[in-house]
Amino acid sequence: MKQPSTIKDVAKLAQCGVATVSRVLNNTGPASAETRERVLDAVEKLQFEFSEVGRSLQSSTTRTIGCVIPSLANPVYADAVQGVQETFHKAGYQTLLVCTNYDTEVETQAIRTLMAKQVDGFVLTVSDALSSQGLRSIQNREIPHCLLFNRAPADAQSWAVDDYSAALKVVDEFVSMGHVHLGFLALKFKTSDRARQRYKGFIEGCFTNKLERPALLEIAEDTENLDVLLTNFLRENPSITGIFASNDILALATIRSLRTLQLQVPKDISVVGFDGIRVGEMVEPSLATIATEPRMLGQGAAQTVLSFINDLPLPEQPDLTLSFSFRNGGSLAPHVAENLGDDDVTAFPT
Amino acid sequence: MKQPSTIKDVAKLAQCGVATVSRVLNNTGPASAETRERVLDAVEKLQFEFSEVGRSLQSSTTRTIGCVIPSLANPVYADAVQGVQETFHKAGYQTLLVCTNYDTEVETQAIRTLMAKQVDGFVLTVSDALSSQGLRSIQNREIPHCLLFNRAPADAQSWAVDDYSAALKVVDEFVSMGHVHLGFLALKFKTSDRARQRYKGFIEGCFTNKLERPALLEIAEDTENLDVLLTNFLRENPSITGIFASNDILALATIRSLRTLQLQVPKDISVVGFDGIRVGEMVEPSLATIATEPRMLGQGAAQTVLSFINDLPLPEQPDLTLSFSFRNGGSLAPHVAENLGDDDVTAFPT
DNA sequence: GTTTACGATGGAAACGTTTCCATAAGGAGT
DNA sequence: ACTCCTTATGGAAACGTTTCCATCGTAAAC
Repeated sequence: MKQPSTIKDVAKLAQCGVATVSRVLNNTGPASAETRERVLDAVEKLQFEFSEVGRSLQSSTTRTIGCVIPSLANPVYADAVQGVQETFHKAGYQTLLVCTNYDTEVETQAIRTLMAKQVDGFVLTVSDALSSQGLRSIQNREIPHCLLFNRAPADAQSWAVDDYSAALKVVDEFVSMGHVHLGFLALKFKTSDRARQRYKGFIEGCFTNKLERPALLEIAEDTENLDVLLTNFLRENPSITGIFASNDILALATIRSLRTLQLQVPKDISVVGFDGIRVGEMVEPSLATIATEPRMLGQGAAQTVLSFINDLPLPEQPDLTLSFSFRNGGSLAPHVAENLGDDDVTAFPT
Repeated sequence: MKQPSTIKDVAKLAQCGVATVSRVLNNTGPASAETRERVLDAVEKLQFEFSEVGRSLQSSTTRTIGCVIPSLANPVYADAVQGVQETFHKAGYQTLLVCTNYDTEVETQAIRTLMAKQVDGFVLTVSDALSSQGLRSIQNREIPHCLLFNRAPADAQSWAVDDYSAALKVVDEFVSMGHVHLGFLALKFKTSDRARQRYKGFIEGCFTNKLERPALLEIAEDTENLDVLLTNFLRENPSITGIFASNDILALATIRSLRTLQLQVPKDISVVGFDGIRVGEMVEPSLATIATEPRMLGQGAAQTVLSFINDLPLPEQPDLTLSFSFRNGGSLAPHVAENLGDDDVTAFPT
């Protein structure tokens, strides 16, 4: 790996001091036409580029942002990161990305490392905004930051979806379709305050609508045998006619599993997802879901951080009630009373 | 934003020289027990962390890798980045991510900036590996790097899919199902050497199988009206019974469009995709496609770069012929001769 | 008792910038 | 002819590290 040339090399070749080179290249002071010429020539000859490391040391600024998210395998985060990255890029910042895989250990460690690298700001989705050690240390150091997807504690900024209200909305939709017995499918429950909020809202919604407490099926991260889990779940809760999955991927997987279990969606069971990923609209039946705008949230969070950095007024945040919308789809259908004697229990193969 | 404490602060508080602090903290030289104690106390009190910027300047190493890819909106790249990121993370490197949105201008500029930031290596998917200016400058500076998805020019390393052969395979599958008239749907043709390779292979496959030259429908990046484009395309090429889409997202969108056009997949038209994204298996009909392993490719490319950096033998690369596999799916069905007088032309609504 | 060796320590240089300050030259104003 | 700006310039300090080198005890070896 060749050593790139430095400002000293340029100065030597141009027969002037390093200060002059700096001034010429940054247009930050006077310089005679001839000197300027010589410097520019030298730069050309040496293919000189400033080292950002040297600059950072001197300016204690890196034009680099730390972005911490759980995973890119979930298109929601991928989209959000895309938004974050493009917004910062436009502003001349680069993005240092870390995926935690929902591991709080990795999360705090990563944040520590990023702080050591002197990032100028953070955009992050943490496991739990209230207990995140990493978040706390960012706040201690008073580094510009904005949460993403996590609802913010009082003192922080965040761009997020109102998971709780969205879950309430889902219950309403189920109810308006005549469903009475619902189930909730969750992934990464321990490590996602979002999933927990959705569950909480779902329970509350069922309560206010005088439904039974929804059955919960919690799924491990590495589950391969969703079919089996679902079988048992439905056997234990035979009256369920509607399932709310805590994200769209899970919802699609659920629909597929139900299909292999010879259950029809939505005829036998309705399914509603969360996130509103694009493919949800392409499948048949299309996926009823809570539509969100992860890319826009990412852009917003990035813009917020930029505003902090540049001491500008924070960007206008859309009303939380607009952070999501219910998107109807073929996977949710009215629940018709089983008046054919073909009741739920028998509909499910034993 | 509070200024973090430096090694000098620690030295002062511990009443010793900075050299001693450095030695203690890095375990890189002798130190008496008492001194060690005092230093550690001071570190604790000041919450000291080394500044990576200072370190980088001194060591001319940043433990940072530049990762340049077209977009995270495509799950293939998102998965690959996930693999890249996790591999580097395990090795103690962080990843600077840039999405170019298929813009070569952004691509070269981004690479320039990353080089200025003195990244220790690069993993990148460029628009065109043969003409990429950014790639060339990386090679000039002899910075460790590995391509991802791009087939490598002679002097470079790369982890990629054999797009050309994969496309041949797709033709074979179509042919074995009795299809004779095929179409190719491509996105980002100008800015993706991968898409071009797939097209080239597809044409070649059709040629060797004595099929007609496949019809081409090239789609702009921002197309909303796929329905209309498809309508025209099918009107101009009424005999087409099979469509090869240059990626899975496009394939799914195509299937949806065909559905709104009252055409049934696979009964009226078969569709084959490329990439093998997970949701392809969850939809009904499932998507026939070329399955690839973007995550593994990302890991491999990252590992290759690490090997360069550490002067280790390069990791074993799987045989290119194993870089993909055909995954059958419900979207591809045998083409039955229209002996009911219900021929293709009339099957398509006017 | 003198040499030798080693453990502990701090000063200082170097890494690549920017910026403050001093110096010098030249032109304008007296 | 003198001062006084202005322009052009370079030296040097500072940013936060690591590491080389020199110094100083002190214990071991003779």
